[in-house]
Amino acid sequence: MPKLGVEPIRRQALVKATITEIGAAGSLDVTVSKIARRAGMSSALAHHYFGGKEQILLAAMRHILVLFADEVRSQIASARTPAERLDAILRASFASPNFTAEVIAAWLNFYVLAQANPEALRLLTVYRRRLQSNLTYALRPMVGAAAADKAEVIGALIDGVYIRQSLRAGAMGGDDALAMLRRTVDHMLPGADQRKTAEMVDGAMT
Amino acid sequence: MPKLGVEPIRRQALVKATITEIGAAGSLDVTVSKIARRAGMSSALAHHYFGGKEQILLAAMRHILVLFADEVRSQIASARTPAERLDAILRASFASPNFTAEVIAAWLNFYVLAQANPEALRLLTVYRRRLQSNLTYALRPMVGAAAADKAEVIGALIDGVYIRQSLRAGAMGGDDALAMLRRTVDHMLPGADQRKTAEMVDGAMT
DNA sequence: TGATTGATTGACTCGTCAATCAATAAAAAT
DNA sequence: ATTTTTATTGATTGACGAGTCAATCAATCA
Repeated sequence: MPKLGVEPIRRQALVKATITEIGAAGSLDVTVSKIARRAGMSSALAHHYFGGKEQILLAAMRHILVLFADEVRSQIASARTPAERLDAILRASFASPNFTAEVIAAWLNFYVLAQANPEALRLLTVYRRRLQSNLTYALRPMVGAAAADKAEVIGALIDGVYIRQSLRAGAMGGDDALAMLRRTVDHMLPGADQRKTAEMVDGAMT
Repeated sequence: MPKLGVEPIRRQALVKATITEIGAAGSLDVTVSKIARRAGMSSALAHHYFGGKEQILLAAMRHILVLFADEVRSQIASARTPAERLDAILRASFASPNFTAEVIAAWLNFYVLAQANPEALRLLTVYRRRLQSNLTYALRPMVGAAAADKAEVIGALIDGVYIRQSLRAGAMGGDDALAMLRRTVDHMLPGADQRKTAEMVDGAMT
């Protein structure tokens, strides 16, 4: 093989090109040829490495999910208190490179893909569970038994802001979205203004 | 056909068949032939009445938006207080015939369509604005200047619950969704400070 | 050096689908 | 009764796209 170890590079290039193409087209109606051309190779080679269009799409999806997971992990790493942990998740959700027109369009279309493709559904379910778990873990010390429920609400809210962002017209930027989320989440916590109340409840719970 | 005035019937049948097909396929990759067959006619006739696939899809979209608008209007009609008006909107959002797997799948795909189709984008924008307006109108007497902001949050939350519902696994029913929304909205209203804390502690104990 | 093997592609197949059209049937209008 | 209008479809066309394959090309290894 000429130039050994080209495979991972090609795969990476194809995955990135796929996300770009989906962003440009706004749908999954993206030809393998276009993806391959954007990645600088022939469509035959794309098939050679991935086996088929479906698997290219799934790889792109996994890539985005990993990207998001990494961002969450990185943001959470420096969080000390539950409140900081919660905010870290919000930051990860609305900071680049996640809250980009391209990536948001991809998310939206992955939801569509999950309608017909079991593996895509599985991936999204895993993402959803992990987000729920992270949120609940951060919320429990603050709101106790209500954590799961509130995590569900925040999760839905994040998804909602994402989908609305996909209609660029009248949508807000990542910073605005983050601010809105923070405000709303704040309202859901005990003693919205003073964090003291939160600590009280926290103490009572644990 | 002989039988004059068949056109509206055919159009209606095609629109309903389109929604069903989108629901079944989970995507917009729905052939005109399949739609037409389900509606009991040839694909050529579908083209004859609508001019093309795109316009069939847009007609289906308009149908769903009108359905939703009618439901909201109908629910709001009997509302006396702002709180009732607010609840009416929530009921309209999560009651059949709006909160159906079929219709939800259609919504999701219309968001995708809006990525590429200006008319679809326009329709969704109109829907969004109307929802925002209705929510704000109901909220203003309750929260004053914060109405617009809170309306935005509730709107996003509704969209988020919808999109999550589209992944049937682990999703909640319409009643649960409605209950969750009510609880959340309740927390966003004034007087929630006292009620909230009480509820919190109460919830922690039960 | 020469065999091996991965990398790479152009050309081709096969299927699908949107859109069109010519033809037919039948009610309505004249 | 004949013409017009509306309804309807089977057949066809033209385009496009996924996937395959046989054939190169070049680095590595024995």
